Amino acid sequence: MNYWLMKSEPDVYGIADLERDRETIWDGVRNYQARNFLKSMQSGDLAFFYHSNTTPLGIVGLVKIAQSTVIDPTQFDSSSKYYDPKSTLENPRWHTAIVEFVETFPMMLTLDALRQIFTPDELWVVRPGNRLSVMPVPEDVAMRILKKARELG
DNA sequence: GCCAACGTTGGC
DNA sequence: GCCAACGTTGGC
Repeated sequence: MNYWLMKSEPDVYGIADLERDRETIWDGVRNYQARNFLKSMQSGDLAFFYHSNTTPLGIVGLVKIAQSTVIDPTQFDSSSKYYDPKSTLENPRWHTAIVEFVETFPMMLTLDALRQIFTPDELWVVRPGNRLSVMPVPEDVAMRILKKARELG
C-alpha cells in the first residue's frame, strides 16, 4: 500500500469530474518518469488529487487506484492528442491506472500551506520547478497531509 | 501572458 | 552519443 500525488488541471479534468464519474482512466501521461511511477502503482494504493495550472493550486482530495498496469488506449488513437505513432500493440509504451473517487477535502490544502508544512525532499510537489504529474508520497508525509486535511475540515 | 525548467527529437 | 532546437509544463 503506497501513497502518490497526481496532478490534473481542473479545467481539463478536476476532482468534481471524478466525483461525478466515480472512476476514470488516467490517460495522457507522456513522461517516462511519471509513467514508471504509474507502473509501480498497485490496486488499493491511495493518491492525493492535486489541481495544477489554476488558482488556488493545491491538494483537493483523495483517490484510490482501482487498477494498475492499464495500457493507455489513447497512444493508438490517431485522432487523440496523446497519439504516439511509435507505440505498437505488441510493445506499448504508455501504461497508466484507473482511479476511483474517494473524497473531496472540505478545505483544500493549498500549495502555499503545503510549503509551510513540508520540505521539498518530503513532498516533491512543493519543489520549485517540479513538473512531474505523478509522484510518490512517503507514508508518514501522507499521514500528515491527511491529518491536516481533517483539521481544516 | 511570461518564462524557467526540463524532456524529447533529430541532425551530425 | 552529443547537443542544439524545440515543445510542453506549470508556477507566478
